[in-house]
Amino acid sequence: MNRYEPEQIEPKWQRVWEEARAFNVPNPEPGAPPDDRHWYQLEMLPYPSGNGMHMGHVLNYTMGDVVTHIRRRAGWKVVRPMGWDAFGLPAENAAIREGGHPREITERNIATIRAQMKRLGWAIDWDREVSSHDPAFYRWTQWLFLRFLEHGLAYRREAPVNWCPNDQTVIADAYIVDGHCERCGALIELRNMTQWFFKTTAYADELREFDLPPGGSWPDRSTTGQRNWIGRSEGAEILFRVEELDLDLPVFTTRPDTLFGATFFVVAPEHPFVEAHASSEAQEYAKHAGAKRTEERAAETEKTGVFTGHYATNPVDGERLPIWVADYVLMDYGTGAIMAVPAHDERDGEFAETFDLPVRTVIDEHGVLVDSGRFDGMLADEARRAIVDWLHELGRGAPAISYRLRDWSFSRQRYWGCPIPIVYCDSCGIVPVPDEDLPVILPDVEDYQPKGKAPLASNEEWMNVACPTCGGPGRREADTMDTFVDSSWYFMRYVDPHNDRAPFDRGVVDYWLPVSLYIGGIDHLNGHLLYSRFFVKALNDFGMLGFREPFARLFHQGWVQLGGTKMSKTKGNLVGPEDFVAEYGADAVRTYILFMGPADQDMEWSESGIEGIVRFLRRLWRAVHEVAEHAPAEGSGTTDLARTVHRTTAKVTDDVLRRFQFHTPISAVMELVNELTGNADAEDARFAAETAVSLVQPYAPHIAEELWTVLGHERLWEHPWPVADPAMLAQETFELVVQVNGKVRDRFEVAFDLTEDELVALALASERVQARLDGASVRKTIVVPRKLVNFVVG
RNA sequence: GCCGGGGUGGCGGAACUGGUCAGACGCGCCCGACUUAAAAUCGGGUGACUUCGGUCAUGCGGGUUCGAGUCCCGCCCCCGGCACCA
Repeated sequence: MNRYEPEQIEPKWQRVWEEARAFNVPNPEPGAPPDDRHWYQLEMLPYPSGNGMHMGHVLNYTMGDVVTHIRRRAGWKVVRPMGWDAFGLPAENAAIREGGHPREITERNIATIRAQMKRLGWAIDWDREVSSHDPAFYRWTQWLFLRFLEHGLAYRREAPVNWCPNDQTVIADAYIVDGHCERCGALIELRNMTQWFFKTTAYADELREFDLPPGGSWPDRSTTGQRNWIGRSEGAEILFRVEELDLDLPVFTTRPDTLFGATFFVVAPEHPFVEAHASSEAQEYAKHAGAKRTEERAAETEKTGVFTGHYATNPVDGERLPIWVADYVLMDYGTGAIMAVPAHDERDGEFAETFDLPVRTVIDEHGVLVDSGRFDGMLADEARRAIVDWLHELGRGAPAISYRLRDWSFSRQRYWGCPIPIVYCDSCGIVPVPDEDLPVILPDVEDYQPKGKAPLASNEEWMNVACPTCGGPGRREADTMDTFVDSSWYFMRYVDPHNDRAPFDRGVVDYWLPVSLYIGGIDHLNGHLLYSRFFVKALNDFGMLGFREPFARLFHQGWVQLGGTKMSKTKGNLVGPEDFVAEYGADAVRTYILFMGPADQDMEWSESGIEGIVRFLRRLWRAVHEVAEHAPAEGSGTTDLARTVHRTTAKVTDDVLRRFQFHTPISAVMELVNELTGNADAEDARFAAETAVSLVQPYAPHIAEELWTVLGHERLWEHPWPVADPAMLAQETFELVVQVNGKVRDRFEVAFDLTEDELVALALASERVQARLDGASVRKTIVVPRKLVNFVVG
């Protein structure tokens, strides 16, 4: 018997699979009969970092690989593509730092990672590889943008946006962590800038619903996480009149039942009312306060504010309320103005205390309205509706819903991204580049260094272009798109990657999508995952596809940590697979990363544990060789060993496919191999060895393929996935547990089909039980069929 | 504060619908075999206490039940998300 040497067998089998095109799955022929047994296995596409992959990637893609293998072999048609989220800041920053073109750096990184992936032996259909920086891809990113523009779901406006002073660009709300840039850690500033937005708020309500296909499911933390982020509040918009200025100020409130308790009125520092009408003192305050970030404002212990010099009239009782400007009111939520009810709102209460403003209670401890005119005595819940109805009749209010979610600003003042296909013309305004002129190719520039405006603006030759409408002089849009635009639709390009007439064919996407199982980090919950859902809903409304959710099932892998923190470049604790693959082999690394613990929980990377997996693989190697030499070719299939085989088969299949639990199957196969070890000549040893190899194949495909040939077979990768025989899962005997007062006093094997009376008789016959009963009377006897007998005495 | 997820040996963890003295599988550790020796490999042991009969053990305190890691109530702690959102 030769030794287990992964470095010998792994490259060999990788070549075999490639030559056999083992994992290339073509799309169905047009007009092919429908089939239900197809599966779209997807993991979040990698960013081609200069550091290559780390163990988090290995976990992510190995999980997808295990599902892919099992589904394939269980007779499903499985598509499992791969590609590159190739645009983005790190490559551009590397180009600035080290010289070279971001494209060269990116493509070099892609080559490195692709080689790492191939070395790990993942079952990927490389024919479908796409990269977001390829003009053949971003042509369609631009094309899709133009569709959003046509439908009014992409627009340009001036708004306060998150500005990263270090990266010199705007970043999205979802990628700010504690007020800092997720990528570089710099403190985010608010800036008023003219930016491109996607109108994600148009789908706020729909995004809160999860319109998943039958069998689909998202983890609770994901659906509730997105719902919290979207933040829907039901209430009313109510108009307060400023008589002396002859204008109305709308407020949004969730508590119209407290309207009679309003004692003052507050506008946000950025509110247009301040600049237009407030006292100079109030304007001074607003200028100062408005520059502060939300986090700074929230951290203030004392409320601050200034009276504007004007009064607003409460529409329910005509009371004149002083209008203050204060920074605890936010311009970008609701209407940027509030009616202040200090008795029933904590913040208003603090403000009233600080500035000695009146407090009026209008709801008593029983939830009943008091001091509220004709609404006195009404329950708050009823009053909410009644007051809004009344105001509606007066034309001073209406039911309204407010969201926390804001539109997605997606223009970036950087070079390495998808150009926005827009031309500005003095006479025609904002002019879309015609479809037939796409792609707008990203040109070269001399200097990528951001200087507060987009580097593309420095390429005069590119910037100056004839207006597509009037032919007059025009200037191109110099901002590029957020990379999350690319990743909002890449999973649809994967299934039709070479289409040069459209981003994808509707029949093809409708066949494969929604994605059957999407695996990726929860850090993208309110970014990528939300944007992708927005894209799919919009594209469905455009008539481009026939579904409304991109991902039927979602799974978030835990973080692979080192030293107690998530692996990341900024932490400097990245561990890649290469050294371990070289030392232990890809199979051991793959199996170990899944064996470490529940895949959805964080795990601490440690090298010591991998030894256990290597020992297991060696034990399997040896056992299989011994079986191949000694075991009878045919077994009866009825031995205890055979039963273990069936039980293990059932467990592995159920754990992975139903429970998404990837570590316990390995334990189960270890137990099987342990039982086989030293019993190579047992009756069903060959059956056990073959099944063990077969079950281990999704985890450790190279050694499995090799051992499969040792057992005299070929092409395990397409060999049907084992199916447990239900008859063999049922047992002929079981271990009867006999308890006295709930404590186990004896246990012994009995036949499976005994009646309850027979079980009780056997239990009573036990000496150990008799010793415990010892004369005491049995008050109650509980029999659980096929499990236990419990005597209650006393 | 609100929402979500957790708390089990020295460590990672198992126990899927309340039912096999809870602790599978692996790591680590201990003992043994092989070896001149070590590594590797193989075999055995490994929750705590114990008067060796047992007793106590799944964050803490109660409860339901013949029986609770699992269900209910009340706490404590940890992790993640949201948060001056009206």
